[in-house]
Amino acid sequence: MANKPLILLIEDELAIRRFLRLALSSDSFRLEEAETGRKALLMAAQEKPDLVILDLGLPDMDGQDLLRQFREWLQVPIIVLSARDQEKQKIDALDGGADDYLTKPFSTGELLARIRVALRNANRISSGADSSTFEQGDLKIDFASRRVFACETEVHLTPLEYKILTLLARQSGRVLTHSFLLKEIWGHHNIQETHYLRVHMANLRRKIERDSAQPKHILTEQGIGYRLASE
Amino acid sequence: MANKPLILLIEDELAIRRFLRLALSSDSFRLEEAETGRKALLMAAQEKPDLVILDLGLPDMDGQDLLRQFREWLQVPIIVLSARDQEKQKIDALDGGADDYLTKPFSTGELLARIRVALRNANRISSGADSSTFEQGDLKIDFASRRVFACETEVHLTPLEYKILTLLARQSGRVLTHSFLLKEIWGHHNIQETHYLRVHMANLRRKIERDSAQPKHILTEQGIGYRLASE
DNA sequence: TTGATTCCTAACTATGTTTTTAAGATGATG
DNA sequence: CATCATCTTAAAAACATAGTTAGGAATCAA
Repeated sequence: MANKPLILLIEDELAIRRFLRLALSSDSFRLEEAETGRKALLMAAQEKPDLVILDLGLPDMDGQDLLRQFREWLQVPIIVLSARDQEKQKIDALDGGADDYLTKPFSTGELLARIRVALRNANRISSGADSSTFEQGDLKIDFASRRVFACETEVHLTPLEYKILTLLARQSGRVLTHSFLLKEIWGHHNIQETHYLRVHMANLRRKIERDSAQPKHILTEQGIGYRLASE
Repeated sequence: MANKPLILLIEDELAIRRFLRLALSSDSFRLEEAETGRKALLMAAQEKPDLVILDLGLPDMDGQDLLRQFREWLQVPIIVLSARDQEKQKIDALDGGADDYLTKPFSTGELLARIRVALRNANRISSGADSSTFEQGDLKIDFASRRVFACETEVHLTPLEYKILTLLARQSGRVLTHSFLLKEIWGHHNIQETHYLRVHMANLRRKIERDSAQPKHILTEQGIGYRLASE
């Protein structure tokens, strides 16, 4: 957030884009616009906005899907706009990672106030940390494109392996317990199956460690869980 | 946030209190209620809620005033309820420190979803900030990564050793009796096996003391127990 | 249907941890 | 200063946890 926060507006209707352009690109914000979900994903990865305003009713993609895709790697606040005032949709969006939900028509004043709230929260959370990529020694994760590099080359991870690795990376340094990992990845039914972890950790290490017998990234805490090296 | 988050509901109308009591005090939340602003301020200070729901239209105090008073010292999210859908009031509340604003009538589902969003944000904030460590002379414990440093290097502790050390560290300076330590670590069956302690204390000292014959950290109180030096 | 991919299963090996045992050191007490 | 209880240390035995590997079921796209 160099100076003015950058807002990414994702909205297909020209009229509303015009309206919001007037309201937002004052002297307090910079504004980028995308008319489609596909373009929005690209722009979010490139421009690293400080906040996203997302209209749920895009023509090319399902809004909930798009929201979910964003939330796999994007940490910044997302304010959802929607023409429909349906309770279920609201709840799904909020639980799917949206920070706020506004039903059209809304006043610019309210939208601006809610943007200020979202940015206020975001500032408290991460002062400056760019979390769309993780880098540690020869290991690099690009969350936006879901790609992982290690030992000077790109490595291919299965969906499960990627999920495990990103869980560890998002809290790198911290020890994640067996039960936490099992619950997050396999659900609470499988909270006992620690051997799932063992085999997948072994596979992950084979892919991202120089010497999987002496792991430098994925460290095990006997009897407790695993931790991704940081620093 | 011990287990279930504690919500403080500030609302004068009995009907709405009843309604929200039903909606909120399910198995996910604990609920405290206050009918007046004065009582609310007292309760918030005493009970340390994880989230506040504040009706702006209280009889004894101006809502905006109350909100401002809360925000002078209260960090937790505040969700504002109001009967009126006035833009100015909304903006004032949001800029005054409220995290969300709901106009009556609203659905319980939406309220619950917005509570989840607020708690989610609050959790991200507090979990990022807690990088709690213990430090005493050349001994350092990082609780998040479960790492221990002594004599200028990282030392590897077994789960048992780590548990013993953190028990001592969390109450450093205080003497922990044999029976207390045995009960905490091995359970009350083994409350007699003081030699367990001796063996593991010896191992711990070998790892974290410069000279285990003259321990500077783990001090023994003959016939009583052990104590971790402080200051 | 085939082939590729991913994930689970299970048996096996390797490594680490805890308990047991026992001998030597220290400190308190009369 | 002799004795007893308490503590330290070391090392082996018993136990628990983690890593490796490969085969086969399930899924999915060509």
